Amino acid sequence: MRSLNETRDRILDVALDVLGDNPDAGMGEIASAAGVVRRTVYGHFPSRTDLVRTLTERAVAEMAAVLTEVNAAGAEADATWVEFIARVWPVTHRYRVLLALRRGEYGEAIHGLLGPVDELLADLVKRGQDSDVFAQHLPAGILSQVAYGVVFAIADSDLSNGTLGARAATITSLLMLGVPETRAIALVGDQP
Amino acid sequence: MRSLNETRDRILDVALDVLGDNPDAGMGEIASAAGVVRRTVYGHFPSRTDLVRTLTERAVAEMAAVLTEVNAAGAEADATWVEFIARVWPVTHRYRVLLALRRGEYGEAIHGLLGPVDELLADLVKRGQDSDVFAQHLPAGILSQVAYGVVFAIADSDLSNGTLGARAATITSLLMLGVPETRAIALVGDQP
DNA sequence: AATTCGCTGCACACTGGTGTGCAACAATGG
DNA sequence: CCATTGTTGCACACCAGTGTGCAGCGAATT
Repeated sequence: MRSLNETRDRILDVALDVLGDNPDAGMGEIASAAGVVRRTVYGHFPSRTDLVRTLTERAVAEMAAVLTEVNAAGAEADATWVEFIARVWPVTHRYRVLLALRRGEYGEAIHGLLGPVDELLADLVKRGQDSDVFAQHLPAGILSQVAYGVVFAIADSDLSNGTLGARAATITSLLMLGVPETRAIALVGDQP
Repeated sequence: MRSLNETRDRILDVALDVLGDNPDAGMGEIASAAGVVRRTVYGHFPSRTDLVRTLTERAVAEMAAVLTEVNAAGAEADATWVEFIARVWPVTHRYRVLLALRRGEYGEAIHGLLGPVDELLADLVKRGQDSDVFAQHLPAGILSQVAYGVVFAIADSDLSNGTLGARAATITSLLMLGVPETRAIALVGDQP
């Protein structure tokens, strides 16, 4: 028999992959992809909802960790944002399925769990607005949502493969945060 | 008995509403909301796929019409974009469900039908890039997709109510097209 | 008055996914 | 060797949605 959490972790990893391709994939599909029988999945997660919740909790933990870490560096808001996107990009891409799952059935639960990340994000944008590096055409709470929403959307789109995705997401989000084009390109230039 | 297309049109209208709230709503839900029986819906649309396809065709027709119209005015690309968003906003908001439906099951069909709109959009952005009013950090085909994607996403989000949504969508999309903040605000200023 | 037409109100078969129960099996560790 | 533990392979009940068939009904048309 395998060690306690070996199979469980593999199911979680594979579930991200499978659901990333098709958010409506059933427990059977996930089980097969994990090299396991459907019944086994139910042995680890009492329901599909439980599986999704666990995945969401993981995502929130990872994102929040990155966010607090880059925040602590004390750099200017726009530079912090670039650093944040660069480091959170793989995570966002891995958990891209949450974008689709956010709607319908799990929407409310996911939205609730995402709360902490939303707050940290809004704080960062607010800081940028206060120091005049970000535009103020929208309140920080909304602007942060829209900007990170774009990053998520690009991570979930076709062009998420290769380096193009990360670069496009960073520059695009900077622009919509009100950072001038020249400054935006300079910022991403040093860490391509 | 009602006139030939009266019920059919009402079903289509209501379907947009219902699916807008919940993209996974069944034929039964749509029927009830339209004040008819499920069987009647199947009398007009042989399958759920047929209904969705009809809705998509409507959306494409309406959007393409607006797009060609504003393009013919011959204004600068950024002004044309503002005019386009202003006039297409209600349409985008009405058909916001397509954003969610684009994924899974109908995704391919919708993507195919959206082709003409994509082309017109890319042409407009290309024109803006050639006359140096739009940034060139991304190829026109991708940039147009991302920019309009944001408009669609905002139309589908919570802040789609009130005038805030349209304004936020316009300014945000302008910024990510590379239009300087001052110019963007000036552009939307004359037509709030 | 007779007919046509759109809607209704059932019935049904079918599909696909969820979640559970239980016996068996194989590996691991005392 | 024996007990524990994770996995398997079935079985089953259940649910929700889709799509179809058909008899009937009421209102408009002729």
